[in-house]
Amino acid sequence: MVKVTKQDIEQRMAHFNEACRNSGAKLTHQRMEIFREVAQSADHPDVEKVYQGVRKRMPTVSLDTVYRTLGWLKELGLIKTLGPPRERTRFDANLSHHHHFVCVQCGLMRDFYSDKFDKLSLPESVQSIGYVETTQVEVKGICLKCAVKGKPI
Amino acid sequence: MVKVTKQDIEQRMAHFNEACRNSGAKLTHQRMEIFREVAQSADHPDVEKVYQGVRKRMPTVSLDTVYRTLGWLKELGLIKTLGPPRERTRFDANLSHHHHFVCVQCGLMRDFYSDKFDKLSLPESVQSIGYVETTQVEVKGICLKCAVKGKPI
DNA sequence: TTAGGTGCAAATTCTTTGCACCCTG
DNA sequence: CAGGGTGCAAAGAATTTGCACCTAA
Repeated sequence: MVKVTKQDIEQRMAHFNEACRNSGAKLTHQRMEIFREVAQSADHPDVEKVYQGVRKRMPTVSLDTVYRTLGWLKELGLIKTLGPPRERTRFDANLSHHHHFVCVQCGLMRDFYSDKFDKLSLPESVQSIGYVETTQVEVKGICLKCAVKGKPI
Repeated sequence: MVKVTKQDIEQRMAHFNEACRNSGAKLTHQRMEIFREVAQSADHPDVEKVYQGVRKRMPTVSLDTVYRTLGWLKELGLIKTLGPPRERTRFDANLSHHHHFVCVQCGLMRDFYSDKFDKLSLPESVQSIGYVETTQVEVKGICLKCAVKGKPI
């Protein structure tokens, strides 16, 4: 799937409407347009790009509404963030081929190794996107420490 | 490997010394301590954590030197950055299980699908880190557009 | 000696927040 | 009509930059 199909968008909008209603939040024009902007892009836009896209249809929207709405959509589970959501850049001196485990609770990050993963062959569809240089597996979960502590950080 | 072994650190420091010399840059006390801090941590520290660690041994180091040095180490290829390297948070409305291709040149990001990847079984060593919730493959490379254009963005 | 490196502080950039008005339900 | 939502502007964080002094080579 290179493009987001009309069907996908319809489905996502429907899901949005329902989730919005269930959460008891108001369904405003802004929220709808902001979600639509993310839902219809095959790329994964950053805040600025979403803002510019929404502005075309709704010139008075403010940047901070976009920030707030994206945060809210994330809470509702309607969208996800890529890259360290609300986190800082991290540095890694391990240059050998490895993969990461990241604790979604406390941010702990550990390397692990797997020959099997290193040798993964990618599906052909990837060729239509570009030339592959590296492949890394990112595992998210709860680290042992956080699991013991239960919910709180 | 849970810990970074003494051997690993030695090796990384040696590599650092050599790369530093080859690049014609000066081997300052600050650079050495900053690299050591990243090289010896099994977690992947952010700028602040590196700064705090280095300060213990070198209380006069400044935060911006840490920023500059980490950027320089990255250029030399001695360390890597995790998460949005110099990039903003991105948003994703695709909630089905998918994987990412990211262009290291222009930042383009595309989803791709693979049953095989979805079913990957993790090595046992991961169990000693924590409980897995999701597994995602991140592929880095050059997108077709950038490949055509050659080096420049 | 001397060019590159560092510390400091100010500037940017990205994101969040306080407040008064507006609009959905 | 009421309370949440929005826009604006200002505050906060994170990161970068200009400049004068310092130091490795």
